[in-house]
Amino acid sequence: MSVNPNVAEVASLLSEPSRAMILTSLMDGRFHTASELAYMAAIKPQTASFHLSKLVKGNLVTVEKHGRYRYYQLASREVACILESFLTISKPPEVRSLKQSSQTIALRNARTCYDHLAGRLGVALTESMVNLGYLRKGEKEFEVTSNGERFFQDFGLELADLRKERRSFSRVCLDWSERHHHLAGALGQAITSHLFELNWISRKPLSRAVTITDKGQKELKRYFNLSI
Amino acid sequence: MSVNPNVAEVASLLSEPSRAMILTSLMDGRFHTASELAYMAAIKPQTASFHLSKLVKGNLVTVEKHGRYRYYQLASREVACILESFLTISKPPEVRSLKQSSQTIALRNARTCYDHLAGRLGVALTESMVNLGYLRKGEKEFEVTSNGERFFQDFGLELADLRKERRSFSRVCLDWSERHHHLAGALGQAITSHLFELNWISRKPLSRAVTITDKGQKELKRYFNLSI
DNA sequence: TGGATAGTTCAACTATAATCGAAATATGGA
DNA sequence: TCCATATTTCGATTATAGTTGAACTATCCA
Repeated sequence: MSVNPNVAEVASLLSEPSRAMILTSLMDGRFHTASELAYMAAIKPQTASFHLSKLVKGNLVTVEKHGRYRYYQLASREVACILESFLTISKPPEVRSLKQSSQTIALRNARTCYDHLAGRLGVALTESMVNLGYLRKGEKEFEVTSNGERFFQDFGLELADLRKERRSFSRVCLDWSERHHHLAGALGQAITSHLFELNWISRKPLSRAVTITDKGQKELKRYFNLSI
Repeated sequence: MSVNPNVAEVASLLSEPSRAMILTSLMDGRFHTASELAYMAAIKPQTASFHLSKLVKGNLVTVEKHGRYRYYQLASREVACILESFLTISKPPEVRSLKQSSQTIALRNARTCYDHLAGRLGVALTESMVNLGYLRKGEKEFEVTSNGERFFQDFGLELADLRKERRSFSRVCLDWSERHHHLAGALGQAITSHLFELNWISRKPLSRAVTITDKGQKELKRYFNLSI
């Protein structure tokens, strides 16, 4: 047989190290300019431009032109999802430099996975919410308990609005570094952006790594009984 | 940043057309010998051997040696799952020959997706079960109704045993050709293998395409109100 | 208007990886 | 023991794809 939708074509877009780096850089769910991405992938702008046009043609990435900048972004949540699923079957890379290893540690500690929290922080926060009886873990979704309903309300989240969104409400997402599950979906996203708003966590520049602020240390302990 | 588990390495295994063909051939969930796979990918045995050893090293495929044959198989259900998710974001391939187009039609009509039914038949059968009130469609899982419990019991399936399996019981799987959902998981697998046992469907040689037998035509109409 | 910055296109070079013939190895059966 | 079959290893060839310098376009700002 030779019938085969072009897996190879899509895969070859991910198979080139520079492109893979660009894509994983975009996993933070934010826009990035061409030069930013070139810098992150450690390649010249021409090369990045070459790769980015391939990624756009292949529908993995979208562009928006604003003035002289081009803002690149992952084309869809599906693409992010496939990338994350790739990470779960990939082995961790060999460490080549001290800088790289400290970056790896930062990523393992806490990072955004497209639009929600992952890494040790993501997993620990999810576990806390389960232990405190706010969430119950299911096969593919977390269930919000009645205690949870009250808690999230007090915490400042409008669950009813979140449930209206077309995407999954409280997806279970597999974490490549922790090999555990964490909370994704509309609820995962809402909690994460709320933590940014409250300034309990903040982004590291040029990375999807996240750090916990001093305020965050205190408040996460108080609200989620969490000490990292 | 340059922290990145090797997405590229795994992806490059899928990015080569011959290897992609080998992998999609293995999507039927069965064992295949090296020469069979060489034939299916339309390459010489040496070349297939070269690719297969790469796939084994990359943990996408496993081998078992029996006498002078080597039996190759997808390494895990996860790998099959990732391949299928690739198909959903890939565009269908251009048709290059009459033979290929008739094979494409056969695949679109009915095929196995690792261990359960997909294609028009898979989608239609799933829809029938929903329409007859045996299943209710959820976000990530189908739910078996009380009518469904009775029906599957009568049909010869022991649901209690299926639920004990570690994997998902009734997963929703996205169909690349129909762009619809069909039933996967332990229940999807059990129904499919039961249909093979009953000889309502049979496999086409050297392909994951499936045909409905004459008996199957009649019985699928009777049991599932299905006419294809 | 002109200089600085963001990004792309082009052409040439280079490196890598798929392919296949030839030969080697392993197994089964007569 | 000898031959056929299944598969792998080796070496040479070929094709393709990433990289970069140089030149070009577009936009911003003074």
